[in-house]
Amino acid sequence: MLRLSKRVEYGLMALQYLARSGSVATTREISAAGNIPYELLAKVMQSLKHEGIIDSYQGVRGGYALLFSPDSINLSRVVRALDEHTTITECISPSGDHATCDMFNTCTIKEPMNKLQQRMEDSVGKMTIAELL
Amino acid sequence: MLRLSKRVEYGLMALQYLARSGSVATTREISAAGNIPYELLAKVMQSLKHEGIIDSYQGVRGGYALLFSPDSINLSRVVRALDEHTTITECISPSGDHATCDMFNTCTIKEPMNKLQQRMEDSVGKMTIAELL
DNA sequence: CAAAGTAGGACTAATTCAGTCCTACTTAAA
DNA sequence: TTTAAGTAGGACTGAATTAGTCCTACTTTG
Repeated sequence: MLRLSKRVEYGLMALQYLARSGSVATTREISAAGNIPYELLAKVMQSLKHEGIIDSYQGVRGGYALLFSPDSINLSRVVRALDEHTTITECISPSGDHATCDMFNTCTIKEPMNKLQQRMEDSVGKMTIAELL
Repeated sequence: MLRLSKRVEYGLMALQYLARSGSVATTREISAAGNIPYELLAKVMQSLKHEGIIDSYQGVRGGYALLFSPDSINLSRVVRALDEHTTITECISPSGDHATCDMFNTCTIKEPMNKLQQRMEDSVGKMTIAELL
């Protein structure tokens, strides 16, 4: 249940790399350093960019760099950028609307699950990239 | 990533049911009440029994009942009984030996992931079945 | 002895996730 | 002004996991 996806693992390693280097690094470079499949990492980097965590520079001397200091990027944000399912149950949606769960009516554990979601998110949200250095 | 499996959801609903009823209940009964696929729930109940959370009574007037008071059954235990993957990364094993991860050598985020695992487990472990009532 | 239970193995289907392939666009530097 | 090194991203394949079903056996109360 609470296994991190490879996307998140790779994303964290990449962010750690960028934080350590302190400047621009290429996907190729990070991929080689971490033994991470290049194409997959490329997608991850794009997702991190869309979330606004990193910035990209195209062209020959291009690459990626952090947009914020490591201690102001928390892991919730990283997970949100890289994962499909960021809630412990289907009926908890990140945006607040408990859209489509088949069991919405018969389910008897919605409230406690909301509470648990909150607590777990706190755990993840309290850790920042700075703690990976 | 942190989506609960159906097994865990069903297990929690069943334990809630048993706690509320306070006595023996059959799989059929719980399945009907919660709109849970019977065969799947049956497996879940067996797993909960193996973990020692509930007791079973065979035969005509049989069924399942809690073995402990709701406030002494925490969710970590339930998850452990019902889920394959209970760690956020492959290299963290419940038993402590970081067995087989392809990336064990190149991985640079082992220690922080251990820390995170600890914190998430605390979140889950602090909630008990009593909080579902 | 029959009906209502648990026990559990084996299988199928559905979904999710990891990884690959291919094509385009961008840009610094030779 | 061309080329190599980079990002951007869609489409696809294969693997793994999970959900759900089927079937047979064993247990026990009435």
